[in-house]
Amino acid sequence: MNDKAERITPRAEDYPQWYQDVIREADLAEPAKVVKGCMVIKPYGYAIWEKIQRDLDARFKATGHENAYFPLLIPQSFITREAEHVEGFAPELAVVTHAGGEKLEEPYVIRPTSETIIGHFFGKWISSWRDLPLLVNQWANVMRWELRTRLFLRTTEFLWQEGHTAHANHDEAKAEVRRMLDVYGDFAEQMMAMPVIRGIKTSSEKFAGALESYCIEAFMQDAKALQAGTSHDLGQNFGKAFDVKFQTESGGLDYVWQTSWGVSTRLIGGLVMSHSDDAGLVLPPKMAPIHAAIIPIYKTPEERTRVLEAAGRIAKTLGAIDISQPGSRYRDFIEVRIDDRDLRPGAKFYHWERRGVPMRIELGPKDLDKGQVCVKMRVDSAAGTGKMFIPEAEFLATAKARLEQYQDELFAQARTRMLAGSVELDSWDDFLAAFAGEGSRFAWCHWDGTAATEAAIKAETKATIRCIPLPGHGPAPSPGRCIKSGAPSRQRVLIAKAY
RNA sequence: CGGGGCGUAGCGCAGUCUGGUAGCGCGUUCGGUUCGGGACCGAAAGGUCGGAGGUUCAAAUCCUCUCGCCCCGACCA
Repeated sequence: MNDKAERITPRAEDYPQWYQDVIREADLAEPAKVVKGCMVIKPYGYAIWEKIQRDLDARFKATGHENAYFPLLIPQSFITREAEHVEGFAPELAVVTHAGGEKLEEPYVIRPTSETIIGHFFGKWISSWRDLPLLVNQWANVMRWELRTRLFLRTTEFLWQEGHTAHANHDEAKAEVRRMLDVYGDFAEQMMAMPVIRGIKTSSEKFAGALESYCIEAFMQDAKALQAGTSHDLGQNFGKAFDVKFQTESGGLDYVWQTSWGVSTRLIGGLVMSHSDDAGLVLPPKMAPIHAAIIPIYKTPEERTRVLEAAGRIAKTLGAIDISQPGSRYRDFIEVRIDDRDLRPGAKFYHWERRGVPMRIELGPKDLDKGQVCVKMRVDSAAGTGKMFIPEAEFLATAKARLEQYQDELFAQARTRMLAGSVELDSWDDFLAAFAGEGSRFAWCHWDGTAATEAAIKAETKATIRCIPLPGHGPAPSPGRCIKSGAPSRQRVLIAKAY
């Protein structure tokens, strides 16, 4: 192993390397190597995914959705039925041509997303307006043969959830699209403490086969944007492609209006880049698999026994404290680990620190004599700064509040960073300066609404229009002139380099 | 698919030019001493040198072929 100073490259030195270092040191995942572009999500990283799943799943159920599962393999002909869909996904498909030792009559593609096969089954299940709305979600893996991969942010295979719904009319479908976008936005902000901009994709960035794509865009510490979730209005495109017709209430016949929406393990990458620092991972308590690590300090066997006994008592009390989200459909308790490994305390401090555990408790003979505990929050904040010596009873009574405060503090900090990285630009020279080299910003600029201008901006700067903000999610609309063409524009759009 | 680089112990590398039968650091295992911010001492385990063929008394090293990986350019949750 290298010197400790080299374990995690400082952000300022090499941001992408820092990102990889944090993931490695926190033991979240590693590149699979033997399978190109794929990763192994290690137990600690998977525990975060499970927290994401548990909370989102409860939110989906609360909005009336049910889970189902569709096949991994999709007949190749399905993909080609929706013109834009084929065009969008064809380059990144993995195809199964042989099975059982024989060449297949019709190859299967490994799902890059499931609109087509779900469309097929919706067609079989829906015949009447009484069958609508149909609201299903699937937790699954998908595969997209990416050219360049990065842990969590873009891998060939990834885990996600895809919601698919069918409705009797466009208004209802549109409402669903917005409802689920808000579910994602609320989850990102409340649970992940990751502020997001909600908006609509431009036509060149929208999902292949959708009428409109909505998204939440998150601000990473290098001022690049991360598309953290999408919600699509599919119109009747897939309904028509898969002949999903129903008899309307008035006796007519119509194609269903569909939506789809998803978030993936990419969220974990967003979590890493929202809060972590040069010492490693930082996790908001609501996403942390472990909330507190107790480090026993002792010299003699007698002290060890005494300290571990006290640690066990404290862990038990903490572990019974309910820290569930108000209104949540499941319970969450403070998760504690007592680190009694045969290592020096300092090594343990670093161990839990780089895993982002929000709270560290040092417990030694001196503390026991004084009836106190030594507490250190992973990131100094209003919830605590530096090593704090707190009477045990007081600590136990305030632990929950400290975690809540810490969660709020991380969100506030992330929002402050996003605001600091956001800027309204009105001159092309300023724009070029903002995106020079590896530079990025959350740049709010006027745009003339044409694909040609959008492409020109991208070609010159690598920055792209991330979204047209929804009301209240960007600068208030006001007329201006396009940053590139000078043509009139009604409102500013979000432009940034993206992951 | 173009341009650049690399395959030697679990990880990071040296050795290759000038052939002589493999070494260093970290990690791992065992024993002991340590323990309020990354401990130390002692012992030990661990390698078909990416693969195949060739030259040679002798190949990690030279030659030929081959496989794989990484980085940079064209797609993307």
